[in-house]
Amino acid sequence: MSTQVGSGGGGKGDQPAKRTRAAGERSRARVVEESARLATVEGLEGLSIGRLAETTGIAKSSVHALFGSKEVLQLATIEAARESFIAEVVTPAFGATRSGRERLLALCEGYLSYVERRVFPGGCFFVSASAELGGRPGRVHDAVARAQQEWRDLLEAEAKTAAEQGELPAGTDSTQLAFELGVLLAGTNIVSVLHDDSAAVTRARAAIRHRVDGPERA
Amino acid sequence: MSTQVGSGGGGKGDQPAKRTRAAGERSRARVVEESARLATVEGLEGLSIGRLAETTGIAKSSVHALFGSKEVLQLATIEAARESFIAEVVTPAFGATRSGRERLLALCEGYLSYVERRVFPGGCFFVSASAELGGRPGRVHDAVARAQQEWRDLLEAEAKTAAEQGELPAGTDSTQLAFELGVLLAGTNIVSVLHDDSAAVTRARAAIRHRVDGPERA
DNA sequence: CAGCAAATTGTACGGTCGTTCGTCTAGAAT
DNA sequence: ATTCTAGACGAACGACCGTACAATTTGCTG
Repeated sequence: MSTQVGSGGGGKGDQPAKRTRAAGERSRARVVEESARLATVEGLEGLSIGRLAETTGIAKSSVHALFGSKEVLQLATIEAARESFIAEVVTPAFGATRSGRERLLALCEGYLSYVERRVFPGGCFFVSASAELGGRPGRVHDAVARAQQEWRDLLEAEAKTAAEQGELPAGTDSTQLAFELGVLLAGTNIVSVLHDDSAAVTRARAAIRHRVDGPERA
Repeated sequence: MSTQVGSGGGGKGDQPAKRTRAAGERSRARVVEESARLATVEGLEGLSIGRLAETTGIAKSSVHALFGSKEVLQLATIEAARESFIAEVVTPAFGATRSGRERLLALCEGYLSYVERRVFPGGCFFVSASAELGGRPGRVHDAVARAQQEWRDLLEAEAKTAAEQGELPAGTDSTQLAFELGVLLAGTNIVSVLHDDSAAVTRARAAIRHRVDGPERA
């Protein structure tokens, strides 16, 4: 019955995927990684277990069995995208820069770079997911909303620190500033991807500078 | 064979849909209207001819026949949404306000009101469509990109007029201003829908005022 | 070594998708 | 009155979807 199972199990991957006890975890990671990439193009709802099985070389029934349901796969995909976002955007900004204005700018620049480098082929994962699931109830929507709220809270915390340290123009409302930066970045992602236009990112950089540092700086 | 054709054709709608020569046009309009509403929740790709047939009371095969293919239906849906956008946002701003700064503000306020009133259940049709199709090639992508470019060009034209009339703070780059307003509005739509949060719209209004009129106005 | 549990697989089921086809109806054209 | 044409229909298609299930392989454990 088995057509080519005896030849080596997993097959062509870098790891032979020996049938160790933790093999499941590795397969899950492989599927979820590909899933996050696909979701920014096809959408979280447009994800297909069958297509995921093809591109990862894992049987369709296995992909399903690894997660139990499509919804769980979607939730796992969101978690993977969240970790990727933290690694690509948040951690670099926290590593080399002081808190306050400098870190706030580093977060924004990290985001724009993350969009520019197309870490995900369809741009920011969470902007795609937010637009897709914004109007629908359910656990998947809630997970996306939670991750997005986390991101905006992070921007707000740094803006508040910057304000307290007197690094922002007098009278700056840090909550309002964080809101504006958040929607500016999200909107820029949309325009940048839709028109495949890097000028949008450049314009966003100018807007951020101007908004954070004020009209001076002659 | 015919179960209930003789009773009146269309059936329960407000119009009996008499089999006049323009009946097809009316059916198309009915489908396309429902389609635009559905697309902001299910997505343009998630649209289903079968579901559209159910909610409009038209046979599935008829819905398909009216357009010829799903892609043509999607393009017709985009055109219908564009007309709705013009009627809800653009025309009011052009009717009662002078060109320049006042009209620019009226366009922004019209957009925010259009989002707030949930003219489409999933928020701005074109933000949803842009995020969904941003990373994909094809005629549907191009139609969305064209409509969005039209909208941004409109903002830019009014910003330029306002600048020429000296209604903006000295040294304002009208192209940059139009970009910032466009992405701010799009980002606000996403946040507003995702968290069902009307405070986002309020914050957007404050941001627009501040960005257009400058820091004065004590 | 024997036995258990996790990992993986093939097969199959019911459902929905977009699309095709043949047919019927009824206004428009001749 | 006859022909033409567009609208609307039900039925059926192949494809793909998510899911269910039994079977098999394989590493770990007693």
